[in-house]
Amino acid sequence: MRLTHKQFREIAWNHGLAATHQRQVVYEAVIASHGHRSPEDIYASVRKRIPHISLATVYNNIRLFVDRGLLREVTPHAATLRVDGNLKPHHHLVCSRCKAVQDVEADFIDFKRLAPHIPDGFDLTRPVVEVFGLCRQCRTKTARKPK
Amino acid sequence: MRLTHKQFREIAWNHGLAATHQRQVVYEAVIASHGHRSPEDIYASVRKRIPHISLATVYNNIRLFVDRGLLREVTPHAATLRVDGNLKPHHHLVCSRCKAVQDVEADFIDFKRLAPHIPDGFDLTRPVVEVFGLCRQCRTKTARKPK
DNA sequence: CTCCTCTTTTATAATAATTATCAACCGATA
DNA sequence: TATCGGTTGATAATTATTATAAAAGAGGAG
Repeated sequence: MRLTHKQFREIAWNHGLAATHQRQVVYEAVIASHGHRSPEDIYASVRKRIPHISLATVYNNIRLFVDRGLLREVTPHAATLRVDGNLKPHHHLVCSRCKAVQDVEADFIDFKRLAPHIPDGFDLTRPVVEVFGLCRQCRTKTARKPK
Repeated sequence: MRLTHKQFREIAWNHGLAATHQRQVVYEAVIASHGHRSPEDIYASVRKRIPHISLATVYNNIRLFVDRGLLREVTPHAATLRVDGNLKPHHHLVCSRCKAVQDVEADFIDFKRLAPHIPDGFDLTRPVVEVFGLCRQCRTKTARKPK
């Protein structure tokens, strides 16, 4: 997706960001990617238009976009591996900020409403669901990003 | 949680693994941790009983446990950052194997049944849910771990 | 337009998490 | 006991990401 410089400046300024060329190209690449892509993918795509751009610039801008709310992060868990010894079917309640995980044993998925939206061939035989929100500590604290 | 050597050998052999001492201690540490802990945490805990154990051994065994189904991974997304330009409320359908993410716009959460299980203070005002399963490609392929 | 100030970009170094390597070791079996 | 294949431990390598600092660019005042 391409934007005019004017359009992008509007978006950027609304979020308190200067409208640089690199920033616009990174933003367009993320939007055009239909989300769910990694910084490396974005980098590859942006390089087609700005061959000498630095990977750090892509990271910086993605980070800024997320912080300012232009984008949402799709990596809800802690960056490091977490492992679960509970093999009984259960779901997880995850704090979007501090990434703490709690088990939820309730059965709260309405499959009648979900099923029509599952693409053909996608196997949901034992679905595991993660519900995100803010835990009490994180909701009350203003703290930015507790480890 | 502690197991007798006999108990652990039973578990390990059922999954085609030799029942070594290190392996048992790592396994016990993971189970005792009530899941959701990182390899570093497990490492710290295991070192109390085997001070000279190598971090690689902890990683190796956790990996083995996950591969053989003794444990489940709680880091369902790709290890790297993913970003979403779609800010409209929506949920995600994630392939547990290849980590591909698709949007789902359906409203399939039964809050009546979920609510009683949400701990006090947890903020669900704008819940985001991720539903896991196997996409068509991964279901048909036997391939182990497509990047 | 020009200068000034503040932000951004770039290149690169640093860090963190994880995986790979490989020699030494252990335990089950012959 | 000798053998063999899987396991361990020390360490190097890899991957993803962040920090740093100098050079370049953006936006506003004159």
